[in-house]
Amino acid sequence: MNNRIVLHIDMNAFFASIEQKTNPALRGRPVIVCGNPETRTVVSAASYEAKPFGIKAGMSIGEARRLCPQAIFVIGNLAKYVDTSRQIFNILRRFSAKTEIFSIDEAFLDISDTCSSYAGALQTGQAIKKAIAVEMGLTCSVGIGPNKLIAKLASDMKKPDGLILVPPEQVSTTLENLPIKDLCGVGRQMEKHLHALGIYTCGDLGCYPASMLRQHFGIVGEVLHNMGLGLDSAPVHYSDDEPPVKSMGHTHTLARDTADVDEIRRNIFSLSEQVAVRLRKDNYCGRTVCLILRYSDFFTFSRHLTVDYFLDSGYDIYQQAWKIFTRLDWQGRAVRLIGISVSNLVHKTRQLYLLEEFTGTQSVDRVMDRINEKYGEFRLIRAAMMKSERKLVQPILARGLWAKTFTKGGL
DNA sequence: TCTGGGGTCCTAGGACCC
DNA sequence: TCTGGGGTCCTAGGACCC
Repeated sequence: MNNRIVLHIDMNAFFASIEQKTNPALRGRPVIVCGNPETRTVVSAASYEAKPFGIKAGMSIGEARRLCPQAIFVIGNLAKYVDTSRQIFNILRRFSAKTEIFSIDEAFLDISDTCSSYAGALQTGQAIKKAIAVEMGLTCSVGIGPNKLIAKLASDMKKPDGLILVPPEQVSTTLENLPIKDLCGVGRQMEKHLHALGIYTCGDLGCYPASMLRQHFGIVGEVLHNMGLGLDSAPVHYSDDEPPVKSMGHTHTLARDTADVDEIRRNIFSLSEQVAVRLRKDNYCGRTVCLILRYSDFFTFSRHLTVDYFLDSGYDIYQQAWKIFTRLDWQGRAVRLIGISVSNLVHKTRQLYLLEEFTGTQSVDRVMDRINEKYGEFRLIRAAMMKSERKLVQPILARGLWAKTFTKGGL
């Protein structure tokens, strides 16, 4: 672990930059990427022309519009961003096989094997920036350091289009006056707790006795102490040892809060179907179903239910989720958000497939998957997802199968 | 700030078994 | 059994990340 050289690549205003690249009319103008403004949505990304107005990710659309009335709002296209992201990661892998995909627009590279000096690392950083600019027409910030913690802090120091090196001998001076909230892992709550102890900067954190931090925060205290000293032994996890998926889920904020039990039920069903489609597409099934609810006063909670068999059918997931809902002391409160997730996942091997005995609902699911793959997502849906059964059925496509799902699904 | 959606990890308590 | 302790699983919820 000694003498490592780690790079952190962080794309600049990723979603907004992609939109500006593909649509020249947006260049040089304040662009805000968000969800469908007709739903209750927030800012996903802001271009560098919009940031000076105070636009930040997570901000409500109303607030963003108030701060920057001239902004251009663009509905995000996740598929396009994922595709661009893949191309960028392919470029990065040319520079090091030890590339860890950290998020859609961030990656770590361990170049210790191929690069013996920090001067060489700077050249590599420069070459990466050039390749991404020439091949993708996008800019990024690159941070270089002796570990992931320092590399990530370094990439944050100059945006956009930065290249910052923090060699080991400069770590302590760099951290000295850096606010603790800049550390990855220190959020609002932790910041509050640390402030209460008189810890404001990473320098303060490093000086604070480790035993006291352990006393206050348990195992986390140990990690915090190391962070304060700029120490981080976490390896760069490259593709060969990518961690397995632990859960898959969807949440949805309703257009309007509702206390209509049938509307809630339909949404639970619809979300269950969406999760199931993804599970089957990636060959996963799971044993634990989680229902998440947020009431209109923002009180949010979740309830889990584990069964002793594996689920990947929307109807089966829905049944468990509905069981959870009916057991709640709901009292007719208005619901703002509904979520369904499935955990305790296993990846289906071929063997498991052969052993699996398909139930009626499972075989119907597979036929539905094939039709939806061919004609578009959710062209064919179960009757239970609909408001008024018959009139919304997709014509022709659904004929016959709808009747089948209706009877087999028992709905 | 009328506040999205996708995740992960950690903790703590209770049930259950040996 | 008026019982101790360890291990594992399940559940709920908090905090954090992008």
